[in-house]
Amino acid sequence: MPSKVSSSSKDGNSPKISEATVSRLPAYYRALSQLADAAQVRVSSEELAALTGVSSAMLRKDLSHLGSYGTRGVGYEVEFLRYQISREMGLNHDWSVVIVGVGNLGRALAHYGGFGSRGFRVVALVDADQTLIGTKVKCGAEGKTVELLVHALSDLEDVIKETNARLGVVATPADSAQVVSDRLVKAGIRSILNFAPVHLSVPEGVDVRKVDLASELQILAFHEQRKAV
Amino acid sequence: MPSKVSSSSKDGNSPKISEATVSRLPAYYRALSQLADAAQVRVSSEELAALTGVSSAMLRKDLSHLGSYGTRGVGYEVEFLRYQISREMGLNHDWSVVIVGVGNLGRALAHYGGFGSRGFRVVALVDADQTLIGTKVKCGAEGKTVELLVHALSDLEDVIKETNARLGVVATPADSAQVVSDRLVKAGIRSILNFAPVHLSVPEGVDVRKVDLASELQILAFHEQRKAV
DNA sequence: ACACATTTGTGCAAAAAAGCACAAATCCTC
DNA sequence: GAGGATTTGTGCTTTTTTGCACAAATGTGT
Ligand SMILES: NC(=O)c1ccc[n+]([C@@H]2O[C@H](COP(=O)([O-])OP(=O)(O)OC[C@H]3O[C@@H](n4cnc5c(N)ncnc54)[C@H](O)[C@@H]3O)[C@@H](O)[C@H]2O)c1
Ligand SMILES: NC(=O)c1ccc[n+]([C@@H]2O[C@H](COP(=O)([O-])OP(=O)(O)OC[C@H]3O[C@@H](n4cnc5c(N)ncnc54)[C@H](O)[C@@H]3O)[C@@H](O)[C@H]2O)c1
Repeated sequence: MPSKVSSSSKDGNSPKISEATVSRLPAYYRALSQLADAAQVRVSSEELAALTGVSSAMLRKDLSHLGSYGTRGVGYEVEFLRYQISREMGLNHDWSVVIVGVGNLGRALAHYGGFGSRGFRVVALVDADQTLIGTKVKCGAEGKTVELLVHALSDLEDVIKETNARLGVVATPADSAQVVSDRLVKAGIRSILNFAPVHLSVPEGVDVRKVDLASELQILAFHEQRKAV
Repeated sequence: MPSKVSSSSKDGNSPKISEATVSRLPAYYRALSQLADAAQVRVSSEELAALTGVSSAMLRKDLSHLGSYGTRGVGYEVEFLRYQISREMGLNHDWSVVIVGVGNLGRALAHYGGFGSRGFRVVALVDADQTLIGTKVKCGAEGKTVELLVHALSDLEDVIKETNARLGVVATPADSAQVVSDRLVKAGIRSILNFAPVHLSVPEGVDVRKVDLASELQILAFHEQRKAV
């Protein structure tokens, strides 16, 4: 698991879905979207499991936590199941994302076209570099390109307020990540995706997921080393 | 866990370190490097745990699987522990990485300077786009910049053989990811980092770690939705 | 040399996750 | 409409991971 959620609890009227299950729902959702695009109407747990790389038993148990949306002897309706997952995950409406740090990675994320189709919209870019502030960056792939202005770090709070961003992405160097995170939190952001290779301390109630690409390579290297004859 | 290892087993003369532990070692390694840079000599499990966001008990248990490298009543020697982890993870020598797909993301990865300091060297770039093949791309950050030629997909096997690459990065569109993966495996690559949002099927003995950024956002969105009053 | 404060390493318990196996529900065929 | 073939949903078991608590080992001060 190249990433982790810290904190966040909130007891629920909702029946509580395990973290392991939640982490797999996006893969199911994506496979279902793919099947829907291919105009497939029904899918079995076996087939969907193969597409997502999990066991069919685990898939069924995961889905059973959302509700009983399959039909025994038949399988699941692709569109219906996809809708149920998207509703459960809050993907039926768009999420606004602010990216802090418009370097190699921040720019790649902004350019990326795949977020829009998955319910995310990059609404603001923020950087500390004077030479970047005020410049425009193309956001989104062909079809839906938008040009976004790079805002000054000092405007962070205003930008978040104006755009109503709910998700924050930290793509600054490691040194600045904690400071940026603190300001995001102070501005009301409670969900942060962090690419900087440092642990972010955040108050109770704020979720951080960390994506550490070098760690991923290191984990691969560890296993690779053990494969040597 | 935004990522998973599939397959790979290999019983070991080595004492077997749990997957959960392995996934945390890179964070310990990084924190130790940071402490070493700050010229700190010793560190307690409590302090290192705080830096990496785990409990001190878990940290100690993780480290105990590598050996008994601490001193009771004192703590751990920063440099010594760092060396032990790097040795265990195979970071005492460099790993050669081939990146397939030199688009937004592939280019960002190539430009990134942080891999070199963590034991990875991007040695080859491969793409299918005729307009990209033959062009040069700057690799690594200031100080250690190298220009790499973008090779044709048809040369993949040769490039891997010549550069002795052991790790493969898939940064192509989802459509092509499985095909690319198959060719990497056929060319001898047994460790793949996949950015395309699809599950890759690989033979026994090949490890795949998947980094799915949209999934990460979706998981955040799921929790964010539940926070609403 | 001895009491005392500190901090590791680890046995054991608890919790979470994964896997198994099968009854229950549905569809299809005759 | 009865019987057989599927395929889901789930109780139960096994494995993995996390957390707790404390004995063992070290350093310190007197
Ligand atoms: N590029 C990659 O492939 C890659 C891979 C792994 C990890 N990372 C991590 O992702 C982060 C970004 O990487 P990158 O390659 O885009 O770096 P980069 O240096 O290209 O970009 C960083 C950007 O952040 C801006 N910045 C610096 N301090 C800031 C602050 N306080 N507030 C706002 N913006 C600030 C800089 O002006 C710059 O534009 C780094 O932490 C890096 O370690 C990147
Ligand atoms: N850019 C992001 O921030 C981002 C975020 C999430 C996921 N991803 C995923 O990462 C992958 C790459 O994203 P991107 O934004 O860099 O896409 P991109 O379209 O910018 O780049 C893809 C590159 O792959 C090349 N390519 C296509 N088919 C190929 C083949 N068969 N062999 C070799 N090269 C081939 C293309 O020529 C292109 O250069 C995609 O699967 C995307 O879904 C990217």
